[in-house]
Amino acid sequence: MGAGDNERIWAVVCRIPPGSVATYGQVAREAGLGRGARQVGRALGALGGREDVPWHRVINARGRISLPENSPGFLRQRERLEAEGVEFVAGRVSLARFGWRPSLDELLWGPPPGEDG
DNA sequence: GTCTTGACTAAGC
DNA sequence: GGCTTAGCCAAGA
Repeated sequence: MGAGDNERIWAVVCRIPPGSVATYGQVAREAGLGRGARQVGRALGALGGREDVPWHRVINARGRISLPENSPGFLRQRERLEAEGVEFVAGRVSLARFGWRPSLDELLWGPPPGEDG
């Protein structure tokens, strides 16, 4: 393991389409970490607030933002999500409506062309 | 090397 | 929907 895992996590987060959200566990599984849900959160924190990665599309399995309400990241994440069309109900997001569908995404956007091109 | 903490998750009440 | 317990992995002191 190493810093390379973080880049792998960010790569998965970048795969999350706008208007959708993914859970830490889902990102961890996509990144090949499996139970590394915690590592995902750590990787997002390692960003330091960069806009290079859409970290705001990552929430916990309860559909809630793990960040504290008084944290600037909380407001930023929620605001960015709403800007993409994600609706917040009682401070929660309906994963059934805005939950990321990697498989479904291929059906809607088509099959991935591959890393080579 | 061990103990504690943390942007987590699942199950039970 | 909210709280508690158990499991998991990684970083920091």
